[in-house]
Amino acid sequence: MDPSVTHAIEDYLKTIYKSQRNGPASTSEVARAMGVSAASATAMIKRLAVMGLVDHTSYQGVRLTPGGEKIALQVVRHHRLLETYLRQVLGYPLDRLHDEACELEHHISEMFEDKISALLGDPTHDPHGHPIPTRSGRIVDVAAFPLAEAVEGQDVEIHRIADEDLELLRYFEEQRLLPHERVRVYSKAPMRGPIELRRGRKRTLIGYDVAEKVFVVSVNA
Amino acid sequence: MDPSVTHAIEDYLKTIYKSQRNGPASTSEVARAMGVSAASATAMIKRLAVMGLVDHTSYQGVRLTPGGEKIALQVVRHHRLLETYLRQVLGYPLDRLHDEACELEHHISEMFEDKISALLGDPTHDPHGHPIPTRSGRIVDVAAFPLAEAVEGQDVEIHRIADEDLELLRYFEEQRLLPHERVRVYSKAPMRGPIELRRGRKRTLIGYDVAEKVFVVSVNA
DNA sequence: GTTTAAATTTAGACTCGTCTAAATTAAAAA
DNA sequence: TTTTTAATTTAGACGAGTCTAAATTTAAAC
Repeated sequence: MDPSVTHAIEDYLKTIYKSQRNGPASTSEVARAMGVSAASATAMIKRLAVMGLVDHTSYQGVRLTPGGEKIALQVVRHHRLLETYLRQVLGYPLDRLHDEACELEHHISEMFEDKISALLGDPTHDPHGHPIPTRSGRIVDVAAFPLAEAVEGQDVEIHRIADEDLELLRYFEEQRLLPHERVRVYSKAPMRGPIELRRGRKRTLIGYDVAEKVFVVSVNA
Repeated sequence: MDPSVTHAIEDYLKTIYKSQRNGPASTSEVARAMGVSAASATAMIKRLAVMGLVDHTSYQGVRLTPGGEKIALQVVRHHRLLETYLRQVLGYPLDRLHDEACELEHHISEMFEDKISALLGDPTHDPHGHPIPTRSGRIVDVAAFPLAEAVEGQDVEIHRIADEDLELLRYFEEQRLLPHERVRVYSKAPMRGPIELRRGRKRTLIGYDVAEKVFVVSVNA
């Protein structure tokens, strides 16, 4: 990580990375995610463009260059390794992982990164089920779909969950609705109604809004 | 730690804490330790005084208030806990502890502090032998003296070593001249000449300059 | 094809922490 | 006691990152 790249720049690049899934990220999207005014986002995007970390055409959104993406992926790697570490080694509750990792991700050295990765056995996914980029910036994503879209009778494995909604994370943890859990969609009420899950002999009712934030993959029964 | 207290403020308070051993810290001392110009140090000291974290009389140096000392001790606690953690859990070499801890000390939460402290068994000293302040800011220091001042035939235990001179730290590590080691001062050459140590059956020659940076306590043979 | 609404950018200002150069004060030397 | 030197402070400026308010552009609605 180029040492002249500041905390703020890293945060913007990470935000743009997450916002540019389909086509360029808009200024307002970036501003909202960063919690700053649109004017501030514009100013920073212009600076990033001068540095060659993003491509920006006025009014047309912003896109990472290969150089910008490389930094963004390193930040994401730090973030997800840290979350995994805080969870598995220090026993953090789910709802405290994100904020701590957000702060630390900009301040750990490559030695720290390597040491914790090795200690954890070079994990490929964080505690929310998100993939951890490799040191060289490779990241593999799995096609998962919202639990809300599963059909009655379907057996699914939880693959990943949203990582920023604290209330939701507390609920996930309490319900053990965590990556690797297997559940059967026992019944679905109409009109975004509750969904009944079976895990072994145990049944769980969850709301539709929650089920939209749990991403699952289908498994053979 | 008051969240409105920035990284820079914490660093200045820590520096002033370490500089004000006998009487107030001078502006130039602070500036040198912080690696900034005297003008910058003056400016920051004035800001700290307005915040009530230091007492400052023009041209007369600076002294921490109780509020400022509390923050300084929390930073020192973070630093030394982190060094202990990096060493004992992640297996860092001695010469990489300080820089990593200096960066991380400003960015860990109280939960992180508590978790690593508990994991380490609430250690009282860091790997260099420096005392770790308690959460409430209590710190106990031991009267140790430089190995260079020990007399021939004296049995001593290494209590603490300097923590910022990288070359020296590499030498300490290579020689296993670490806290808790017991050595006998076998002979001293005159005029700041080398000192011969015995550890068990092993003998070690060390220079006077090194011996001035190793602090020891006398032990009954 | 205009008009309107929303998104975006520009203009101008502010704080923080830094700098250099010049002015001031304290303390040591004469 | 005066002079000289060293430490310290002030003055003024700068870059990073932010803000609000006003101007501009895009795109959607009419």
